[in-house]
Amino acid sequence: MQPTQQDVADLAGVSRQLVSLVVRGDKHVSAAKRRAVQEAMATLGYRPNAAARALVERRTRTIGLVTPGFSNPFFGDLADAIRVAASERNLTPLIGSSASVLEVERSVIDRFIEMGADGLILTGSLLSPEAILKIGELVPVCLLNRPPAKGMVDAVLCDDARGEALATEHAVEAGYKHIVFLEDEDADIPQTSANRRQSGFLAAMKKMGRADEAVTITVTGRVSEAVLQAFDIFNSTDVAFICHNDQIAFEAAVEIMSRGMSLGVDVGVTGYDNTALASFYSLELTSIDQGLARMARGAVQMIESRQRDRKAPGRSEMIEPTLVARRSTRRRLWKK
Amino acid sequence: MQPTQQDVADLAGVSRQLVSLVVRGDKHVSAAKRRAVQEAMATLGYRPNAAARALVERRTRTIGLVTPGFSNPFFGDLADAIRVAASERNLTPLIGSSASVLEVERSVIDRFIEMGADGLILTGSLLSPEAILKIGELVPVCLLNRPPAKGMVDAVLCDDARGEALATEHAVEAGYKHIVFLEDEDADIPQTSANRRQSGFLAAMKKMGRADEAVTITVTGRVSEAVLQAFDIFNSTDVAFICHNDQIAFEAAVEIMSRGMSLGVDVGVTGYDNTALASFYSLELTSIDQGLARMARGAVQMIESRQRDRKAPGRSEMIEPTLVARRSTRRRLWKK
DNA sequence: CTGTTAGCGCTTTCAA
DNA sequence: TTGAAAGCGCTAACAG
Repeated sequence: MQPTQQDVADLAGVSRQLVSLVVRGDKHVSAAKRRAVQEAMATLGYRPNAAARALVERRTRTIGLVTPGFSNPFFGDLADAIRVAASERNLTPLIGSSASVLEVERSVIDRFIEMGADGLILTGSLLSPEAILKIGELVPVCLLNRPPAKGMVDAVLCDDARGEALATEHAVEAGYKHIVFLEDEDADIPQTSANRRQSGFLAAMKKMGRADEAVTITVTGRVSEAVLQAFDIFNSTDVAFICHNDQIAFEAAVEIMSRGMSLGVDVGVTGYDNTALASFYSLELTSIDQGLARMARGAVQMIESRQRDRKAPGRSEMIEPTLVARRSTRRRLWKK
Repeated sequence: MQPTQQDVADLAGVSRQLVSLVVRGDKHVSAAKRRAVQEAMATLGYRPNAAARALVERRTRTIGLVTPGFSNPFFGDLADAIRVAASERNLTPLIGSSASVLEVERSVIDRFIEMGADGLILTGSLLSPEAILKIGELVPVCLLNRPPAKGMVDAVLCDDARGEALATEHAVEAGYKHIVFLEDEDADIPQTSANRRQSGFLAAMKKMGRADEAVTITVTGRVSEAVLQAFDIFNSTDVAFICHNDQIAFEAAVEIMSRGMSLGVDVGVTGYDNTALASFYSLELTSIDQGLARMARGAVQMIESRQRDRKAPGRSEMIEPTLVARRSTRRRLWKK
């Protein structure tokens, strides 16, 4: 049997509620008593019972993070950023993955709600805007990288269009002759970042007076095929690939290197998310950093402020992405 | 205010405990009443309060998974396997990451215990065997891929030595002249799989009569440097790299391809863990599959059986790894 | 099937 | 500072 506050109180020779005060760090406790209680807690190995506390406090100090899974390392990085941001606010993150299956996502969210999560951070969600609004009525919800429908749901966004525009401009300036956008195949899922990133690519091309040269290839099967397709279209390998994310960029880069071409010098590649993949030594992919730490902090704060005012109109916060230039677009410096 | 069982009971015109029976799926409820209750639950949007239930049942039906993080995709795959295995047993996994920091790991474990996790699955733990045994006294613990110290702690292991022996034999049979083991740099952490994998490599080399040719290189900085170092040692590039995990294999493979050599034909590479990295189309790394689904099921079952008998001696279950041969070691078929 | 009674471990309120 | 009392939402054990 785990020791309870009562056990601690008995051992320390104080009242049970005094123990409660000490546990919660109340200031109105004499130093002597506090020490006695702390000693008793230590010798007994006392741990507060979160369920009991949750029951009476009507909050758990947990927030649920729902991701589509961790096969894309971006979400692993995100989970870690959320962990850090949450612990800064003395919260515990509950981490869940939907495996990109709607039904699983629903059940994960249901479980988080039943467990009494104080808020939910949703990313890569498959839910419809209406479904999300409904959840938002039950519990504070903050969307990550997805604009909220009008309602009591908040969002933290990274300016995807801006990010992809940065990548595009960078690639053009680096001097690649042709520029191709490699789009993710699930770009048809509503409200994903794919559309916004593509529009950033298009806008940048237009701005640089090359609107009619803007080519988008949707990756349906192997990335390598899309790469070859691009070389075919231009009848040239002097191409920079603006990729929807690091994973695609990664496969493109490997394909390029495996064909004996030099990454960066012969062919340019940019990724998105600046994950661990991008910084792999042998690759060194130029990528767009979404500022995960800031996004995570923003999301946690959104949840906290909505806890205070459940009826507030939805707010959103926009984070500025930054370009991280690496070897995969470094043509000039490396050109012999 | 969330609706309670009482609210449901009032609406359905039944007793509160009848609602409880319906929620828990008890059989001794007439169909008519059951339907009435379910309707009332639906219209009210009733959700059971997990904290209240946990308080009285003294169990939460959650199990905590503690990983070092998700930068190694293996742990993402593991988390998903645990999610599946847990839900098969009607359990909810709590997923935690220590970011490979001892102090963080401790606090994650503490939180899981306070939250009343029914058991803990530890993997890549930085804790000492003694510390783990102590935790095992508080809550059922199952170690993953780490042999337990003697005590009331269970383990599910994949036979690392056997796995790396499989990879080694495969590479030798494929006909590469020199065989090198690329060891992870944190091989000095006690009880990690690194030692066991290396011993499997050595055993296989010995068995094949090439014990004195067995070379191990520890990756301290860039993998690419280790690769070049190997070429130097042998003054040849006819080498197969037996890598401690897919990430290292991956970097080695990229380095090889970027030097214009053909992966598989010129140089062999094997990984370990059979993660998503290994099956990337442009790479197709031969790797060792640990049988995550079986490991996850085994771990969940270990937890469940220890819940029943907290004092049982520690048990361990060994999973047989399997070789997944792909292009990165396919010399013969591809040789011109 | 229903009602009653009891209590899980904790916070909260109020009076001493 | 402390003690007493109440109650969070639920399950459990029992008698009807």
